[in-house]
Amino acid sequence: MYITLSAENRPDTSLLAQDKGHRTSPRTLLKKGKHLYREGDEVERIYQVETGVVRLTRMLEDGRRQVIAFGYPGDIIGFPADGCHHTDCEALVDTTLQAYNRAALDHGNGDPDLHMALLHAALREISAMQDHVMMLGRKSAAEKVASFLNVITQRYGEDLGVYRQIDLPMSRSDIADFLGLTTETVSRAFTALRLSGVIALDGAQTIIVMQPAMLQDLSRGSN
Amino acid sequence: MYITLSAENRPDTSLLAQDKGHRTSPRTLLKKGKHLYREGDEVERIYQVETGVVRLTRMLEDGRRQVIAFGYPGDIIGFPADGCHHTDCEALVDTTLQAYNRAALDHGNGDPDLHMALLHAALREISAMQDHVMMLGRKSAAEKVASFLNVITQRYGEDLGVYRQIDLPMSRSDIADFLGLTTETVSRAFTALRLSGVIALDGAQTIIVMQPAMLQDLSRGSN
DNA sequence: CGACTCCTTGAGCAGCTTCAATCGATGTGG
DNA sequence: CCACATCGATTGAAGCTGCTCAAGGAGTCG
Repeated sequence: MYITLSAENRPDTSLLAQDKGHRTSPRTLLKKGKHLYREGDEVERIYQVETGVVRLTRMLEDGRRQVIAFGYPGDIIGFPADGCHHTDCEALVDTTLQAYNRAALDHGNGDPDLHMALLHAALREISAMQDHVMMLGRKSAAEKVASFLNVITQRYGEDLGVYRQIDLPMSRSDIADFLGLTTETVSRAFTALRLSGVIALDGAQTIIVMQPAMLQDLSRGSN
Repeated sequence: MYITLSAENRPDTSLLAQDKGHRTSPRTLLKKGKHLYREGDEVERIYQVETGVVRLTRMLEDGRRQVIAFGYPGDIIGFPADGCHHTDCEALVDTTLQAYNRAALDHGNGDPDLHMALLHAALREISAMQDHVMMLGRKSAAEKVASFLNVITQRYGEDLGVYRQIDLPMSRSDIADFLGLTTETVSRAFTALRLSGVIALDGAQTIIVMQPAMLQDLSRGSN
């Protein structure tokens, strides 16, 4: 799950099949800016994002922050490690989530389909995090920003004739903390992409990708 | 699985419980320097490392390399993404692995215990990769090297009286590609740790950690 | 309309990389 | 057994990318 995956289509319907009592509540609403859970909390439920976007972050003692992932509709969030959450989860916009009982992880709750869906969601997340690691470790600032925009565009962009349009629910600072950069560097990369005609900005949040192929080239380091 | 996890004890016996025919072969031997699979290969089996160490790497078109993880005994490797491997896997030393049928992922092969063990292994890997992401995105070169040595020491080090000793089966270049640095920077960080008395070197591969607590402090950025 | 927050832009600096040379360990052939 | 070749690790010097610090601009909400 999550942003960093190389472009591929996502089964965008509810992954966890017809439930048989695993839902602990029919639906959770999380207002913009509210936390779903925090680092260290015991995991009681896992969630699938239905609408909206959440941000998973982790902090170092001295305040340095890393955005681990953004959770878009269809993504499963809240996988435990040693029974605890290792990230904070906050809604970037009003978000609805489907809650599932944590017990579904430990024993399929008697439902093999659910268990398998969770395992496959975990495998997708591993793959996404591998992309993230590759990007953080070995790409330049410009490539990181291009990669980020490229994935968002391919996965969540809307067709706009020859162009594509995306809406970014996260701040420059969120993007910077996702990419291991500073807000200034992210901003400069946006400006450079705008000046070279690859993207156009309509406000800070709305982006029109004028040259999707070029964006993809840049994300791969083809200078 | 994998290196980056914050220190915690690992259930170090064979995770996949008494098998019931899932093994496709009783054991696989992989000689040092040999590949178990390559990026793009179809996933036919998944493996648990029994002895030895493997290295999972990914490459960009222009040759830049990122080490995604090191696989130590007990770790599960070969999780598929879209049915394919997204990393190369190479043995750093002679390694033995237990192979399991890939079908165990898709349907538990009728064995709920196996399925659950795989899911939990996947969750552990997600947690480890979150640590890796945090490190790559937000730690300095010195902190990265200290973090790496700290984890290896805590997880795989041998007690040596008050000190601890570790053997590094990977080259400086492997470490650099794991940490998103160059070999020169890694080497300089090793030298700095040696000059400050935190570690001592016996050849390039064997390290004696003289001040484990200090190493841990450095890994957290407490300068 | 004003205050706040976020984004952008600029200038200088620091950390890491790059390029290059030396050192050291390992292995091989004479 | 020793000379030599080779590969990885270390060290040095210079350069560049991205960070820090600072100021100004733009959008938003009361």
